[in-house]
Amino acid sequence: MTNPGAVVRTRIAPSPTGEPHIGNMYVALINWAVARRAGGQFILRVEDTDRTRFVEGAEETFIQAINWLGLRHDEGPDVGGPVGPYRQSERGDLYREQAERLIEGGHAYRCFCTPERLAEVRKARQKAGQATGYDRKCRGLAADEVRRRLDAGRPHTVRLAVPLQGQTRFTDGLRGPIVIENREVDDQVLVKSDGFPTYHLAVVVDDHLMGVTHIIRAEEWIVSTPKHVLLYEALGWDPPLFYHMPLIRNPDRSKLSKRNQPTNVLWYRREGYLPEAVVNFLGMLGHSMPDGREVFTRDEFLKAFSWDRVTTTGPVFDMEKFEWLSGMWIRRLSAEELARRLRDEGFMPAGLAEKFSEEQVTAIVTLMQERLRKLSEFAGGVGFFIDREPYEPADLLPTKGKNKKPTRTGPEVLAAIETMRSAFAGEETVGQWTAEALQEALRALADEMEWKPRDLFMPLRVAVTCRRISTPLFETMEILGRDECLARLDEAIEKAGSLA
RNA sequence: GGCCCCAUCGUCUAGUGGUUAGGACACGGCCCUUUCAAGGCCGCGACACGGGUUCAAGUCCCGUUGGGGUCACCA
Repeated sequence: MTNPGAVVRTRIAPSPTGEPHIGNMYVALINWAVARRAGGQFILRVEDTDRTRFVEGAEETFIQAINWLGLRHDEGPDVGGPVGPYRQSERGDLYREQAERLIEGGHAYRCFCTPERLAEVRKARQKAGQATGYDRKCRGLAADEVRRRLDAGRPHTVRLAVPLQGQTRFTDGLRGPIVIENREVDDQVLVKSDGFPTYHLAVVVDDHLMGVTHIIRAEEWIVSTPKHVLLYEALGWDPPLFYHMPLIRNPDRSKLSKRNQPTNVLWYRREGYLPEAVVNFLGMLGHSMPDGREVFTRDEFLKAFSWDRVTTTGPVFDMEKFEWLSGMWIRRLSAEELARRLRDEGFMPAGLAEKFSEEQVTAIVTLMQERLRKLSEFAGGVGFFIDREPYEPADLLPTKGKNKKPTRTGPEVLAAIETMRSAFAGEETVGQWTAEALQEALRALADEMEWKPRDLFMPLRVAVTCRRISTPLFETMEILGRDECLARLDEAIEKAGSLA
């Protein structure tokens, strides 16, 4: 793959028309990997030629998104580079120049048809069951007529003069040769009446001028690739290599859309997923590791990436598997690092830092770590550390089986809690307030009382954590401290009094 | 509808002519266990169909079916 001497340049070319799409990140990841593997450059180019769809701030948000994933670009509007500018809106002269060349060479022509006429043509053709393309009315316009209309200031577009016969072929790096009949190709508008180029002109001009060697984009571009190939030929340029990545799908297999699934990659961030998990997940859509590993870092992916291991079938974005992976990544972090991420991403409840030392917070994070699939779940799991929470007296009862039949009566539970309370109060019973000592003492106590440990631990758990599902009991008690635990037991005794 | 792309468990995938078709998520069961998780073990579960080619086809070819994409002065 590495080919010293031959420069490899790839690019991601977002349109600043909305939010950073997860599918774009997927394509960016591959582009990034291909460039990095070859020691080449990964370029960011902003395709902002549609002024009507321009969204303020979208470019910045996109950059924020790829940076979050660690897909650093070497050249782009924010970092500069030798072949700028990197925004298409700032490259108008370059497109105009090439459009002129195309017209002079007979590969393009000016079209004065109005949008209304085009709509009619389309409608009529659709009705007749024909392909809905432009009918090429202006293609044969005499030079003097064109001159006349130009002088009259008639608005016009520039269209590609697609050969009427023959076929255009190109090789897709993933699928092999693709052949399309020229008669299937429309006389695509290259320059809009507002003077801005369309995607098709701009992409070819820019990729050539920027020295892009590998065009890696989504599969939806396959059918328009012949237009681009025709343009390369008409302009006398060598076409680059084309690779069309499969489209990520909704569960119903349609193209991924926010109707079905969040597609804004920053949503995943706000939701508390780790960037490692996102990159890892995208890296296993349509690609597999040689050793079958499913949990891997961005750099491991980079090292292992190979076109040979890329598939062409559109993968479904499986949220379940993604969540599993997210949990795997949370568990891979050190407790300190996890705590840092929770803080940095705004998922650390303020009350925790106020009430506990940094070491204690880290200890709490450790207890939560293997219970988390995303950072946002943290706060909900540790609320009881900060404040006592309401619970029903009946929650104190130990139960068994699926029907949750109580295994002890209310009075029994009340007595048990009282016994535990006095045990905790006396230094001699529980010497050191550590998880280990507590566990030892409680087990001895259970034995003495002839209670099953699990039956005894449930009332204690609820008394201490205010819930039946919680972090490990003894570690939690250690962090909470003796005084707080005693206070909570007092409250439980009060509640248990109401149990029959 | 025309054109183009695609086709292995529900999902992500391994597989490059000879495999009891492997792994992962999810699901079910068991174990571990102070709850919930995490972890371990076991199980369920797929080559869309039909023709070829071949001694041999999930693997190659053709067709059918199915899914997707695309048919803008959007990208």
